[in-house]
Parts: sequence; C-alpha cells; structure tokens
Amino acid sequence: MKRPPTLNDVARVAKVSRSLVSLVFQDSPKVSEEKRAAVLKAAAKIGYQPNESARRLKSSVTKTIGVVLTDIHNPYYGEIFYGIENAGSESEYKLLIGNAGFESDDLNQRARIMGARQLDTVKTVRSQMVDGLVCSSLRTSPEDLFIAIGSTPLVLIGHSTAALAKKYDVVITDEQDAAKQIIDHLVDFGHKRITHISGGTDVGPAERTKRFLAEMKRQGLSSYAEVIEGSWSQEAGYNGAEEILNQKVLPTAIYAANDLIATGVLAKLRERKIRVPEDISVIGFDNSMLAHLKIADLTSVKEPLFQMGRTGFELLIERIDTKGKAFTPKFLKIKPQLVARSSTGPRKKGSK
Amino acid sequence: MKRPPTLNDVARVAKVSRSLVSLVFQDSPKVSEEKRAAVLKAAAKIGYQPNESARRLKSSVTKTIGVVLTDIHNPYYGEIFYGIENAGSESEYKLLIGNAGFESDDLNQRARIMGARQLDTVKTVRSQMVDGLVCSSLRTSPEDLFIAIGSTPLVLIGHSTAALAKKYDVVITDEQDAAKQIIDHLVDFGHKRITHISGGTDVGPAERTKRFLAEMKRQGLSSYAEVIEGSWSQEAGYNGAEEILNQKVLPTAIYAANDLIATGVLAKLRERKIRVPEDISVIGFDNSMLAHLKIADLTSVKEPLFQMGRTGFELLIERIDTKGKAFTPKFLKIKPQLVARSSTGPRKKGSK
DNA sequence: TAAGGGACTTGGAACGTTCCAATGAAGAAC
DNA sequence: GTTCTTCATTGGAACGTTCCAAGTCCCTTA
Repeated sequence: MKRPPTLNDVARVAKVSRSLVSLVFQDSPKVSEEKRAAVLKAAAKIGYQPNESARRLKSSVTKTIGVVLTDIHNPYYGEIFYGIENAGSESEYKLLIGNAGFESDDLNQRARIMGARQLDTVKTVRSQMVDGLVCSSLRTSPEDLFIAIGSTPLVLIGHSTAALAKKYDVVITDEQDAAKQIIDHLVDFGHKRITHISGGTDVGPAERTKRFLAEMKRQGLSSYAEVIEGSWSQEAGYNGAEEILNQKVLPTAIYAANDLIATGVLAKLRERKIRVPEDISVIGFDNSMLAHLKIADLTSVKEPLFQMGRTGFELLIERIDTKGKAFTPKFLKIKPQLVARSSTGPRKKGSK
Repeated sequence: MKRPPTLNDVARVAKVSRSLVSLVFQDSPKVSEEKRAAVLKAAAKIGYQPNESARRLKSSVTKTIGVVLTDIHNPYYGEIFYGIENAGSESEYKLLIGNAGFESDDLNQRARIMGARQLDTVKTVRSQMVDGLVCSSLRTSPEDLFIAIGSTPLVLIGHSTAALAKKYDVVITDEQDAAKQIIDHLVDFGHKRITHISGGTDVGPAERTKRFLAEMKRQGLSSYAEVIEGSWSQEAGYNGAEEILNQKVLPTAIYAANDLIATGVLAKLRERKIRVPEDISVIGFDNSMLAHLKIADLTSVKEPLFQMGRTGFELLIERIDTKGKAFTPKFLKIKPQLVARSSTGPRKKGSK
C-alpha cells in the first residue's frame, strides 16, 4: 500500500532539487528546457500528481473557486453551473463543487432545512481554502453567513435579500423584464384577458405574480388580469385550468408560472378538446426541455441561467483581483429571452 | 485581510494546547467535558473552522470520497449522485464532487473528449487525497486509468469494460431484465409485432437493442421484431414513427430506447390521429419526468439509478475497509422497474 | 585576471493539521 | 510512603507543498 509519489520522489529520480520540480509544475519560466524535460519525464515515469491539499495549505492564493449548489439534482442549478464552469474553463481557476442537498417538495421545510444545509456546505467548501465562493439561491440567515464566510469574496446568484445585497455582489433574473416580454407578446396577439397560474406564495413565485400584475396595470389591463394560486407542479396547472374553464367568461391566454405548470394546463385543455392556440394561448416560464417537446411546443421565457453563471464567475474574479479595496456591491439583473412556439397565437375572434 | 483563525488561535484563547483543540475537533473521548466546552466556546468566539486541506495533508485517512460525475447538467447523473449522497450522509464520509464537463450531442466527439476530460477529473479529485473514488460512466482507456488512479479504491457505476471489470467493482443496470420486463409487459397485452427505435450505435444503446432482439427471440417472436436505428432525441422518435407508419403492416407496439424518443413518437402519432394505446402502444425507457407528464403518461422502465448510487458507495466503503487484502471485483447488476401508465394497453383487435 | 552579472538551481522555513511519545496529576494498591 | 496505573494533556515531528534568500555556474567586461 505505498503512498502516491511526491515532489521528493520526482526530484530523486530526475536528480534535481525538490524546489526545481515545484517550479516546473508551476510553469515557471526560469527553468531550463533541459531540466524541465527531465523533470516531466521522471514525473510521468513514476506517475506523479501534485498534491492539491498541500498546495492549498501552503499558498495563500489557491486559484480555486468554490461553488455551492443548492441541488445538483435540479437542472435549474445545473444550467447555472454550466455557465460558471464555462467561464471557469477560460480562466486559470479550478472549481470545487459543494452540493447542499436536495430540495424537498414541501416548501416550508425547504426554506428551513436548506438554509442550514447550505450553510454547512458553505463552511465545508470554504474550509478547503478557496479564493472565492459562488453560491446559488442561498437561503441562510445573513448573520450566520457573515460568520461562516469571513473575508472570502462571495457572489450570490439567483436569490438575495436586502441585507445580503449590501455586502455581496448579486446576479439575478430581471423578473420585470420577463413579465414585460410575456405581456407584450400576448398583447401583440390581441389578448387582453390573461390569467396567471402562480407557483405559490414563496418569495420567488410571489415576485413573479407581483410583476405580472404590475405589468398588466402598466398596459391598462388591470381589470382583465386574474391570478390563480398554484404550486410548482403539473397538478397546479391541471387543476388551475379546470378552475378557469368553469368560469363564465374565459381568458384568451393563460400564463403559467413555469413550464411544468403549463404542461398541466395543456393536459386539461386537451382533455376538454380546447384547441391551443386557436381557442386559448398558453405561455410557460423557464424554456426547459418541456417547452421543447413536440407534444408541448410551448412558448416560454428562458431564464438566462447560463449567462448568470458566467457573469457571477466573472464578477467574483474581479472581486478577488481587487481584494482588500473598498467596493460597492453590484446588483446585476440579467434579461431573459422569450422563445415563441406554437402554444401562443392570435386571440380567438369574437372572444372578449 | 486577516487570515482565518487556526488551531493555534483557538488554543491561545482557550488557554490549552494545540493538540487538545485538535482532539476536541476529532470528537475524541479522552477530553474532559470541562476543557471540551472551553475549546468549543473559544472556537465559536473567533469563528474557527478546521482547515480541510491541512487535515487531508496530514492524515493518511481522510474520510472523504471523491465522486466523478460525467455531466452535472444531466439528470441521469444527478439521480446517481442522489443515491451516492444518500448513502454518504448515513456514513461518516464527506463527498468531494468533480464534474467532467458536459456531454456533447455529437456521439463521436462525446466518447473521445469525455474520456480525456474524465481522466483529468479523476486526477484532480484524487489529488485532493480522497480515500476512494466513485465514477459514473467512465470512458477512459484502462491503461490511462490504472496510472491515474494508483492504488486508490475505485467503484464504477453505469458503464464498464472487461478490462476495467477485472480490477474494479462495477454496478450497472440489468439490461437483460429490463428487456424481459418490457417484452413481458407487451406480450401480456397480446402484442407480438413490436418495433424498437434505438438510441444509436454507441455501446450503451447497442446493448439495449441487442437485449431487445434476444428477448424477442426467447419469446419466439423473432420474426415480429424490427429495429429502426435512431439517436437519443425526440426527432429520432418523430422520424422513426413516420417510417413505421409508412409500412404496409404496422406493429402494434413501439418500444423507444428512451423517454425522449418516445415523446417524439407520441407527437407523430398524435399528428396522424393514431390513438395511444388503442391503436398502438408506446413504451419508453428511463421513467424520467417526461414519462410522468400528463400529456405523455408514458409506460416506462425506471433505471435503478438511485439504488446504483447507493450500492456503489457501499461497495466502495467495503473496499476501503478491507484495503490491502486481495479481492475479486464484484460485478453487480441492479434490476430496473417497469412503471405502467396509459400509453400501453391491449393489442388492437383484428391487428396481426 | 578579477569582478560583475545573468540565468538557473537549491536548502530551509513555513502552512495548519495529526499523531506519537512523553508528561504530570491523581488515585489505588502494596 | 512508595510504587503502579490510569487518565487527561502536551510538545515535537511529520505531511507535501511553496517561496524566499542564498547559492552556483558560466559568460561578459574592464
């Protein structure tokens, strides 16, 4: 059970000093080509791999960024991570991933448990000596976070509070612009009577509902706006659509708070033989793979998750490079993008 | 710009020795309650967090398992990770995640690039001093892997080759049983003429096709079996279904190599006003969220990914605990589970 | 021929832990 | 009252790296 080879082993084989080997692996320009080749050859021969832990321990700068994801299982965070990794691969930084766990469907539980687990994950990742941290949708209390994070630079993606935004950079979706694009798209098709099926009363979905109402008001359509409270599930869409269809005056368009809800709406409409988009237009949110499905072909709004990941990473690097200097935290809103498909179309003639 | 507090800082504040503080954080039983409380209090006061890098460096046993995922972005690996994490949280081990990148849609590229990136990731993760490694769907060459991995215990999940299975434990889906369950399910409904739309010619999908044909043969239905070559996309299903519908004699059931392909099939059948399951039964594979959708409601086979993750982790721990002893690598096949929904039903009367 | 300088190379002292062997203090046994 | 045992506590030596200051070598230059 021999231990893995170390710098010393390489040095012995290559007949040079420990320090020289270290320099070679740091890509230092002050090593002669001759020695460099000898070292590399010796390293390959005995299968040497630098010990990352030792490296981290010694140097104050580790060229490593910690990424705290809320739920690897969830494609939403996967997409954000995609953006982070994409920016990361263009830089000299390595990424260290920490997963906070798995989001429960029970929303009350979610906030409570996730907050604690996220905090643990932040601590764990930070204890590995990273130069900075990117966290997605953190829900910990600000005080706990301040202590856990110390002076390590931090960027938040996708969720924030006033207390956090005061100290750290934040990158989030521009929800106002999303609502504007959605309502504009429907209004362009002549729609007025629009019903929103919400994702619930949690902070995120509530914000979405609020923006919907604000945008309808801006368009002078307040009296046509209606909201049905739901949840992030297809059942919410299915039941919500049922409720809508039982009304005397039907809306001509339904805006579901996410794609999953929208598929529930489609299922109900299909069951009732109501044509989409001829009778009713349906619009979703996320532009997830569900929207892409030919059996759904859903108009949807693409949250700029990839872009948010990229921007978050870049912001962090900037913060690391200027560490120590005073700064005003940035609060960036990234604009989403509406993707039109066949589930939306002109308002049915004769409808009110 | 002060550095984070260390053991020494805690020791100074608590007025004890460095070693004592270390013992407290290792939950050693030989520390008096009195001192333990004092240390913990001091640590909380100055916000001490053990430095994981230093810890890893010193101890030969790190109680950390490295997990190499092929593509965090992909729910398939997410589900495997879920199982690993679930087993991990019950143990005393921490998890360190490495992501090999993102699978390209181009299958040729995929194998080549992914192999290299996976190898890098394995090296990176191993360089952090982990006690063992769990890897999902590795596609590296065995020789490279042997060198990169050294004597670190390793378990492979989801994919393997003869050369790898000779040295390492492997956990994979029981594809034969999956084929059996699918054909049994359809035969029970009276189906004979069954067409398979494959996922392509890569190792994984080819295996699935092979199992389909073998199972049809076992049932004495070889002459009714047909295979249409496709890919992991809804277009493959859409076009495959088109091809099927242009035939003189239609199959009474279509077995799509995964759920995404199956949704393409559904889209085409719906377009042609062919009823599912009354006219043709459709069955998918993965039991992904697509199968759950009310607009698809697809009978599908659930790959035991969660279970595979769990089993893989447990196997690894076993291997670590008996490290140094000779062993015969295990090759475990986990049985999948068929989930019947409304896309399959009795064979249409009068069809051949 | 000696001094100066550039280009490489090297030893030694950290980094924050763990672990071993050694210490001291207290009680138990003689 | 001495010796033995047990227990909690401690100092010191690693672990594999990096980084600094200090070489060494060889080539210029006066």
